[in-house]
Amino acid sequence: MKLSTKGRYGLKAMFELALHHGEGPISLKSIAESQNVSEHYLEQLIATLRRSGLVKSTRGAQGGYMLASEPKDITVGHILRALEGDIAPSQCVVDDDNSNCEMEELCVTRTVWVKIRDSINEVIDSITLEDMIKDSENMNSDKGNMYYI
Amino acid sequence: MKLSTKGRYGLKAMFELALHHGEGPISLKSIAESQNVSEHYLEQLIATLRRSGLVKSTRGAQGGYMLASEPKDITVGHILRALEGDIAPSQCVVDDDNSNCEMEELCVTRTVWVKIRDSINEVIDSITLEDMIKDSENMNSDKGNMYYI
DNA sequence: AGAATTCCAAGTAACATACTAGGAATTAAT
DNA sequence: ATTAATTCCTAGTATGTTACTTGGAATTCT
Repeated sequence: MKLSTKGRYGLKAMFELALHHGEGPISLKSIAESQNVSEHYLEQLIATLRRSGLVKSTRGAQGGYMLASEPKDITVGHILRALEGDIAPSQCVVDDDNSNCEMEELCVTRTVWVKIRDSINEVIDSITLEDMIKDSENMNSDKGNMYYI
Repeated sequence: MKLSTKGRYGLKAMFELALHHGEGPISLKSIAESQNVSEHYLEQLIATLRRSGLVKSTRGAQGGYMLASEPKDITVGHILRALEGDIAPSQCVVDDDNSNCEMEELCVTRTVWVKIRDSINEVIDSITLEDMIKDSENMNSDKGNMYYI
């Protein structure tokens, strides 16, 4: 039940872009360095995010990536779905599933998967990048308090 | 973010045992047949459930498996954790994690994983096998209505 | 004694993940 | 114009995990 590195690196990268939103394009290199992950691998993840319309790019020297919309309009759900596909604990509760389990309507375990799926989606659709930025500001000020009080 | 077949087959098997709770031991063969999965593979999953104390076994002819406690006292969470380990979207939010991410206290993405983890656990810890039996009775009676009204 | 079962330990094919490698295309700065 | 910095694209690959299979020993009921 783990997310892959796609979702984990990808959300971190998007948060990084959100932190620098409005400052022009940010290079892949700087994102990869700040996260300490392979540039080439991260490139593939950002390519996916770009194709999903969450990120836009500028090519050439001084180019880079930036969010395609405001941090308040991008949710964790958008990001994770772009990178990992629909988030669900079992294929039989993926929305566009066509693997037709014929017992669907009578399957009790399926109702368990539905409840898990819905609760995950509720969480990830309710958190925006803007929320994450606010959270990080609070975390930092708390940390400050720990040192200075 | 999918569960493996361990969790999926395993919960189904436990539900099967719950349906026949009080009727004495149920053979692996009959469970495997009713689910249409490999007997030998299911055996390994049930062995895990037995070692976790959720199932008890009787060896020899006419032997089989039965729940170690009442359906009302066994939750989906107990079963999934036995088979899949702690349920979490990322290793850094597994309780007994000792892979010490040094940024833990300042990491905003981690707070996202915590929220996902908690919401999943809330769901799976709140559903018992007894709940599932009740649900299945309701489903069947609904189905009945569909045919006969 | 024999049949029905659980218990146990290994092996394995197929697939997915998490990358790496190499280079073409584009653009800013000089 | 050239160069350096960057994105874009395609393909390959090592490693690990999953989902089993195989084979047989041990136990118990009939």
